[in-house]
Amino acid sequence: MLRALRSEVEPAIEETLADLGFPTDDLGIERPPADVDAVLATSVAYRLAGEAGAPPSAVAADIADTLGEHDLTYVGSVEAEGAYVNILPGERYYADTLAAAQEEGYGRLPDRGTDLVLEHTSANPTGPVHVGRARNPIIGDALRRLLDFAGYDVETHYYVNDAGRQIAVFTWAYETFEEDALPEPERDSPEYEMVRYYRKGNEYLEEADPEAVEAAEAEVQAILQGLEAGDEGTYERVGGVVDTVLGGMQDTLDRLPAPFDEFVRETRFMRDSSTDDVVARLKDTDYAVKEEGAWQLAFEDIEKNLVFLRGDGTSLYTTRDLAHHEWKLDTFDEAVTVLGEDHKLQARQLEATLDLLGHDTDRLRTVHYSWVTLPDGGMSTREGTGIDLDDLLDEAVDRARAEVERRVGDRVRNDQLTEADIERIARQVGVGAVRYDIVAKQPTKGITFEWERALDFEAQSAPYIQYVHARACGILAEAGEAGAGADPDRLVEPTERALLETIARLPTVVEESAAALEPHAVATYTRDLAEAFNAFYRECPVLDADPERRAARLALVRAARTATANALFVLGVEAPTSM
RNA sequence: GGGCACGUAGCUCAGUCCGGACCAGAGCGUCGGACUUCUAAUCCGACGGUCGAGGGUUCAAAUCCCUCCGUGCCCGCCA
Repeated sequence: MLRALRSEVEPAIEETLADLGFPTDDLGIERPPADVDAVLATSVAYRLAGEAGAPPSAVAADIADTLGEHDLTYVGSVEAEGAYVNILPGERYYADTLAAAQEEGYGRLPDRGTDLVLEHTSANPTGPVHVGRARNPIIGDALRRLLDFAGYDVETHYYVNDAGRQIAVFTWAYETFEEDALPEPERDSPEYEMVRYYRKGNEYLEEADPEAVEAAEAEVQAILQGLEAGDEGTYERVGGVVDTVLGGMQDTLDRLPAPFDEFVRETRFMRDSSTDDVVARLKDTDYAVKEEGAWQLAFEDIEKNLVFLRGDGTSLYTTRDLAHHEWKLDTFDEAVTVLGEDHKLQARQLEATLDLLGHDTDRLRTVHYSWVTLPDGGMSTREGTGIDLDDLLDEAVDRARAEVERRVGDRVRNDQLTEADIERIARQVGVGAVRYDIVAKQPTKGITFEWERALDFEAQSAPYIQYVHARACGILAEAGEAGAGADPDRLVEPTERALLETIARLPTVVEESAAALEPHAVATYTRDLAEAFNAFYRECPVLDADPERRAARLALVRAARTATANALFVLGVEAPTSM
């Protein structure tokens, strides 16, 4: 409802400023601090004071007077406070918020008619998903939900690296080494079984005697050449390894969950000759140079050249990625990619090159995140260092289960949790806590992984928000979900008003977070919402209130439940009906 | 060496893009308090900060600009 209020207030302020003879290029609209009763404000008077030749407070008073004469649906009053003009909501604002938020899809924005492709994770299919990479699917999946909620038609892609040297090494190793020479797999799952060959192969290439390494390298090269030449047999050999590992990785990602609409293979752009096509066009550009036999682009404002064709005439990962992105831009209206911070330079070069090829690169946006590291260093699939995402999720669920069981004994609420309930809650809380911990932070900040911190179930974590949802569900279950015909005018307590005002912000939060590609802002919002609900919960009994109030408060609880559920949905955190 | 990020209470963070009610907010931890009352995974209170340092712009700077310091990432005819 804040969106509706804002969209009627903005033109009114603009008109007001014009009437008073002021410029209207900056309306100075902002959200007032918590201790101010307004839901919207403008500080424009500061900037106009000089022009008006009057103190800011006098200008603010003028603006408030003129603005107050407008007939605005959702505005109760306009008040000048110092240099600020504060917009206070009217009864209609609360009433419409209460009604809107009880609808199932509250917070969802209208369809924009924009096809957007979201690429995330895209980890090389070499082994188990580890925590160092886990930020990618968690941020990625939150973006999928957020953009979908904000009205985009989102298609999610995992770009599969099935053409690189690592995969060639993997295929060679898988075909070369016997299983009995390998350690026991850490888990009974394909990617854990397969990664042993990958590690063994890399170890061999580093430690075997030079002649043996040379022979092995020749086999690896043969695989790479086979792919480049479009040899079907080679595709099949490599594809078998890739599919097996990817299948296992997908099972892990499903636990988050992080679903994909399509797994786009890199070899696709070699086979359909679009990579050759890109190369041909790049050679024709003014920035193309041939140095030491290799074709490259020499950018004006990027230090490093981009090699797009090797001296031996074969393409590089980057070249194929260019073909990949041309396809994205041809097929979709917008493209968003979630990448690690190590890809920043490449992302810049990619964009510059696409720009060079005549594409509108404003349609392409990238979200970069910093690594999750261990206290004593990074994580690596090849070296087998790091925490597997499966282990983290298992541990999280185990700890959550222990917590649920500990609470069953001194449970105040008179309900019976079955074994299935306990398992459900443990999974929702455990996985939710991991997701929330990661999605609530700005992606650009580095995270050092520590078990205790990642699995803290106290306030400012997923369970804190989930608990609010469970409480709301509990009240509604007790009340039998009745309460139609609620009179919003009965909601006059400060905590009731504050809760409604917070609920009213959800669509704005969705809109702004989606525009900025910042799901963490939704997480910040969920905390405000949970705090507002808890304050209301403390001050306002629902079930024992007199009939009129009870009906109104039940409606408010229902609205809060929907807002909480939907905000959690956007984050990809499940909303338990009981805890 | 160059480029790009990040630096806010003891710890983990929000606020920084778009300067304004910020003499800066949470949570954890510490200390104290609230379950015969709709779920105490909750709530209330106390303690805790020269917003990395310095300079500049501005009526106004955590927020913009510059310099420096610290940390991370990148600088391959790898992916």
